[in-house]
Amino acid sequence: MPLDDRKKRILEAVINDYILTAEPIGSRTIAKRYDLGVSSATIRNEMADLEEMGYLEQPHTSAGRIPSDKGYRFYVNNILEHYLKETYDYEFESFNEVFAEIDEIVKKYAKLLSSITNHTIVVKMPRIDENTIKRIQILPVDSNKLILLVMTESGIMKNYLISLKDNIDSNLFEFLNNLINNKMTGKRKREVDKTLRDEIKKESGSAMGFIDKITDTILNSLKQMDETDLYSEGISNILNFPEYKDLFKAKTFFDLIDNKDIMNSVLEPEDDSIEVTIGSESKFEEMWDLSIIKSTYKINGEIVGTFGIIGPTRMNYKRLINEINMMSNELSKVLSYIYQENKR
Amino acid sequence: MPLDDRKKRILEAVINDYILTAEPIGSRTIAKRYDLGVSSATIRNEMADLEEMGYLEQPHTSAGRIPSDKGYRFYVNNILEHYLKETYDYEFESFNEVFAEIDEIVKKYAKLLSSITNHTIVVKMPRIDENTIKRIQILPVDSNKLILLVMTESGIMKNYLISLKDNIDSNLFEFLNNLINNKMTGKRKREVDKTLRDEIKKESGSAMGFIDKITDTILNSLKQMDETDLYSEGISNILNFPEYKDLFKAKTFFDLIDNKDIMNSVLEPEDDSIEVTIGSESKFEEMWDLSIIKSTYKINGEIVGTFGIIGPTRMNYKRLINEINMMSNELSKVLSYIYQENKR
DNA sequence: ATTAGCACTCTTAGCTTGAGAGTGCTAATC
DNA sequence: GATTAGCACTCTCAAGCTAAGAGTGCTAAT
Repeated sequence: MPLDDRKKRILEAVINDYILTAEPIGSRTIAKRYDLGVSSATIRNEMADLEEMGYLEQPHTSAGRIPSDKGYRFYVNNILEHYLKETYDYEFESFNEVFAEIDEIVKKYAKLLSSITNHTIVVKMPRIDENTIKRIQILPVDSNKLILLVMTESGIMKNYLISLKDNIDSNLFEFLNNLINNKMTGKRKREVDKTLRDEIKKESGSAMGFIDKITDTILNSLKQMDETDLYSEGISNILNFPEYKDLFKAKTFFDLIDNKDIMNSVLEPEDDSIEVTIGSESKFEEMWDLSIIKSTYKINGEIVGTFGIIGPTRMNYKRLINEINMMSNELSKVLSYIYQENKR
Repeated sequence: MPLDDRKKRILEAVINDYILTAEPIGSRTIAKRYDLGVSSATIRNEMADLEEMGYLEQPHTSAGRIPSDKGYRFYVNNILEHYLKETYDYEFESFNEVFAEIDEIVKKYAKLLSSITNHTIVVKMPRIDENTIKRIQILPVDSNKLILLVMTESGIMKNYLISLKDNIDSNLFEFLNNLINNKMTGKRKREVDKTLRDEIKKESGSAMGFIDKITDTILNSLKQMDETDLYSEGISNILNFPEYKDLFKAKTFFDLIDNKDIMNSVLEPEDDSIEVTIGSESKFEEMWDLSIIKSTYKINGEIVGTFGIIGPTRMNYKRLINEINMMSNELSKVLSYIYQENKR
């Protein structure tokens, strides 16, 4: 049975008020605050219907109603769409010409979003994994150490210090540098595997034994770059919500945010749009009284990471969806601008 | 008036018990739990004396006593020294040869220390500022972008992406690279200032206008590296302490940890040893019910950053001092090992 | 100098109670 | 038939009260 218009309006009213007050909402409150043209008794009946249909719940008899996960879902899917028509188009004025590492920029945006929304933000940082290697280079530091610098097409940079057992002379170094540069540039990181190593091995000829070791080391360090990088900002914002005045619940929340496995899975982008997961819709029990709104961010059209706003299911979906939308668009734009080739 | 032996033992007993229970300690409890050979009445009198002398305080009449900041200070200075005789000597077994960025290593140790101690750890990350530049290099990315890579004597590495208004040709690039390399290597970062810029300008000759701009950009990005980098780990551990069951207090604590100015000042190393600041000894009002135990960490003898364990004044100074001591020694050793030149 | 004893103080956990908010049902009304 | 007024009933929660418990400080005895 589809919801008639009055039921929709009542559901919306309950959600709106509950988002604000975190208190169960009674029929009289709605009759007073919203001009629905019917008395509280009618609303009372409608609310009983909505509860029976699963959109509302009652914490205990003779308390008001609160929205259920299903109620929020209906709200997000059916009621919210009217408000989300606006598109944001942001024009960049001017740019400084020095850019921090990409991670710093992403963190800055996470911080901004957290302070605007007063929510906890979780971020999957840009990963090097799926990207094409644009530049790979080794640089000598001293006789037995070198820096491995990798930069991908989308602008992610990583550097690692490699310490060698034996000293390396400058001719050999030059040779090695050219070799890995030729072999690895333009490849995706995951393509840089054993086959490639064998190829390098073959070409290195006389210096083989030594080159062999170094190549292994380099491949190793590339593997290290794999580890997903998670970041969070504004965790303590959870304490602003009265439902987290219980210390134990707060502690559980902190532990959840620190749980790399769950966060990683939760932040995995499923499609290109903004996704909302409400309470028990999550496959993780730990998330059942939380909602997350997540959005990807991109460099030149390629998804490089994910942003999420996480908080109690009672969240201001309307406002937050707008804000994450704006923010991820802007971040993508900034990153793309920086890493765009020959832009002028 | 110096404390006689019995008073010392009673003070120690109060502190020990209070660290464990977070409850005011009464005379009877001490008589029962510690075998001092006197009755509770005697202890009662002694405690009254200790209170008058400022080592103990009473939350309200007819409650037990809790240690004052002065009490803790006395404990740390006079009682603890017996326990701190042990020295740790750690031998490294073997090392993998790829090292993550220095920051990652420091963070790993912070995490470890936090999980061992169940306290919040604040860290001043390695700074490039006071260190000699060992290697500075620009690398072309594409026609209008380059990477600036700086490495200091102690092994701190930073890289920045620089985006140029105009394209740069490879001859000019080579020239510029040699120039900044010659001029900046071996200098301390803060010495790389306007004077140097002028020098570079003078030598650049015909290409001057262009080089000028790039040099400015480079100096700018060096300035960016200045910003102190603070890091914290295990913030939520504060919720383990009953004195932070009050949500408002917890929130204040979180804000304090996020306050870069205060944390930066608090973590400024004053001397080479382990420092303990107890409650109101701090110049920051925000720290008055907190204590911090801090220790520096070094690379090849040079201080590069600071570690701090922060928590309620009721902390297990004895255990924590030992643990931060061990940890910072080990970290210094690891870092020095990695960045030691020609170690084999 | 130490200790037993005791009156006194202060806090806190547990209990009771009444106000307030809200429901669901019934009967009257539009 | 849908809406509404009215009312009995339910449940929560804050306020006030009380008694138990922990601890002190003082006095007088050892």
